[in-house]
Amino acid sequence: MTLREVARRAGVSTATASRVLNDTAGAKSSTRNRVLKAAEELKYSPNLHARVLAGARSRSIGVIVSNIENPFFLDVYKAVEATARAGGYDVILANTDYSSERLISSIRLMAGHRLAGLAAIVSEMDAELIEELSGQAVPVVFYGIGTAHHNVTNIRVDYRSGMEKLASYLYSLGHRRIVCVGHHASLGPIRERLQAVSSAVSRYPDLEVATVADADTLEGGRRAARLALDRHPASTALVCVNDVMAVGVLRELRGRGRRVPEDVSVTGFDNVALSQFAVPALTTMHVPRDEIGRTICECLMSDDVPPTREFIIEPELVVRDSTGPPPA
Amino acid sequence: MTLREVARRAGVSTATASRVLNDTAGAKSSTRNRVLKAAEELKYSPNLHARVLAGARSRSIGVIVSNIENPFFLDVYKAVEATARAGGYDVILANTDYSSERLISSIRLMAGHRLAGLAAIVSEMDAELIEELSGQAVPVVFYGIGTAHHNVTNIRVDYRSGMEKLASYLYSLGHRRIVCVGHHASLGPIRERLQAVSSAVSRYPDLEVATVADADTLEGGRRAARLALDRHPASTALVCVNDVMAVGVLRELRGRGRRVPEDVSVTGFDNVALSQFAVPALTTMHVPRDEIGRTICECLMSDDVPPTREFIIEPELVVRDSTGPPPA
DNA sequence: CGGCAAACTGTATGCGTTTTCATGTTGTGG
DNA sequence: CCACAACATGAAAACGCATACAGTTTGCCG
Repeated sequence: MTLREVARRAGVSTATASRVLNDTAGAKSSTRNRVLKAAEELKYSPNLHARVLAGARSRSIGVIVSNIENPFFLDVYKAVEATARAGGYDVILANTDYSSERLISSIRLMAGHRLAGLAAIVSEMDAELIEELSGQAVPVVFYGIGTAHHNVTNIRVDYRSGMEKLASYLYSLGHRRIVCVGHHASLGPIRERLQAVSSAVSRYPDLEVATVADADTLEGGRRAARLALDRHPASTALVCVNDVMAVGVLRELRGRGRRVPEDVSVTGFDNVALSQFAVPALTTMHVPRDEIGRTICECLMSDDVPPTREFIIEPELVVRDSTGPPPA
Repeated sequence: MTLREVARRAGVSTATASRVLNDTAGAKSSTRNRVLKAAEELKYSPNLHARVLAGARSRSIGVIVSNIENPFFLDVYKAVEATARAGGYDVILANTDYSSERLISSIRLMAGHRLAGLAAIVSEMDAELIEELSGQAVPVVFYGIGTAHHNVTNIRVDYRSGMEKLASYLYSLGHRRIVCVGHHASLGPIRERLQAVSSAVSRYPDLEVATVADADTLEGGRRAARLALDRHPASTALVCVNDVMAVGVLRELRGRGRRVPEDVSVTGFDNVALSQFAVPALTTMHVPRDEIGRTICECLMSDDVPPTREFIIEPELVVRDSTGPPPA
């Protein structure tokens, strides 16, 4: 099962066998076939560790996400994985569950793997860690946080703009009291999302905005809705930080007999598949997760030293059935 | 960034440094501290590849799943990952999307990684591949397929029994025409699930069962419901192979104005979190995904050569709001 | 204080590849 | 038919680490 055995069986040296198996130029087609045949017969699979150690460029890319359970992260991951596989790479996933402890251990893990590239699609990264990663030799791409450097690409969705669109849409429907439903990851893009709402508010002086937060899950959304309803009973719209929480919110509202959108409007964010299957179907902001995943992967797979790059993605409003004018 | 540099900085040999960093017995606490300090200062992270190559036992376990998008697989994966991390292992994930081509390349990939263990939680594995994996030196655990050997553990949910429970529950409610909603993975446990229904039927001669299938997604469930409604308009219950498809089915029924459960009953399988958030909440069979994931991981992490083992899990009926008596 | 065991530390080897460099080997134009 | 290129192949040196084995120090008992 080692290269040596394949080489011996084919009657060549390991050098030649290696060249054949790696499609390196220079190998007579007769020997080539012999080697290929031997490898096949022996069910040879190269030892990745030896390969990397011997100086071959690693063909693994690492992906760290905050919460793989949330379809947003999952969709991005899937797109990364698909793109990677198409390019002959494989991907190593780490999930932090919004815990900075797990984030650190994930980064250590990734470092140990000597990856070709690393994608950090997390919200809880602190400045020090970003700095540390930026100093690495491997290409890094951050989603939503950090800034572009040499070797680090930055992709971000313009949440501010998205939230402003949402706010002005709701305002135009007549809503004046809205509550934002967030989750506990108070750093990074999430806070930005909430701040964006506040800033949108400044344009509309008569708009009142409150905030509640819970876990980034269906159940968390449900609990957050309870809070919102108890603390801000007069509000007419619940703006959720993502679709998953919005579906949880919907569930709680239904349980309490509040009709959506007649009594209260609800919005999500991300336009995850689930949002179309919610009852009622969610009004949300579309974020192109496929494109994000593909872009991430392409940045990490490019052979040449990547230039300092930055991508900004504009989310788009998708109106469905969960929003309407506030009750008279 | 190599062990050598750490050793040099600490004024010891690489052997000593290695021993300290691996908690191997024998190291004076003064030198130990020096090494630890040096490693810290240099932000040293051991090269996993070199480590494995040098003969250390690999601390990675591989997980192959059919469709990571389905929360069933996701939950199992999460449980595996959590257990692995707790034990100092990391996990490498591969997703096949029910494609046997991708399955094969995933297995090759895993082989290259020289893992500590491999979990195959897939339905599309053919006998030849099972055989090949069984022959490997690494411990393997199959979920739902294959049979226990030396070095291979088997975990399966008793779908037959689960489906029988479901069938008799629906029968007792008065349903006589049901249609099973499956997906395209016709091999392995899925087919078993459908067959189980047929076998359950034999007990009730007046029960009619039809079958439709589409993709294992929300949208697939929706399309399958369209098929079911068109082809079998007289049926009073839709038994879905899992919760995700059931939610898709629910959506289509609602779109067509068919009330659940007054006009038609719907059941899922797995008792995924989403099932409680569906409208109406899904009647389903609970499958303990946490326990499955934990068990898988423990089998793979045990140091001693694992005995031939087999686990069979009994799913349990969870009645919610999506089932009721058929219309009169 | 001598000697021996126990505790500690260093040297050197090998893990399975890739890759550089040197050594054949074949082909081609003069 | 010779010489010289272009090509094909092999030998051997890394890569970074763990570990067997040898060597060194320390502590303890007589």
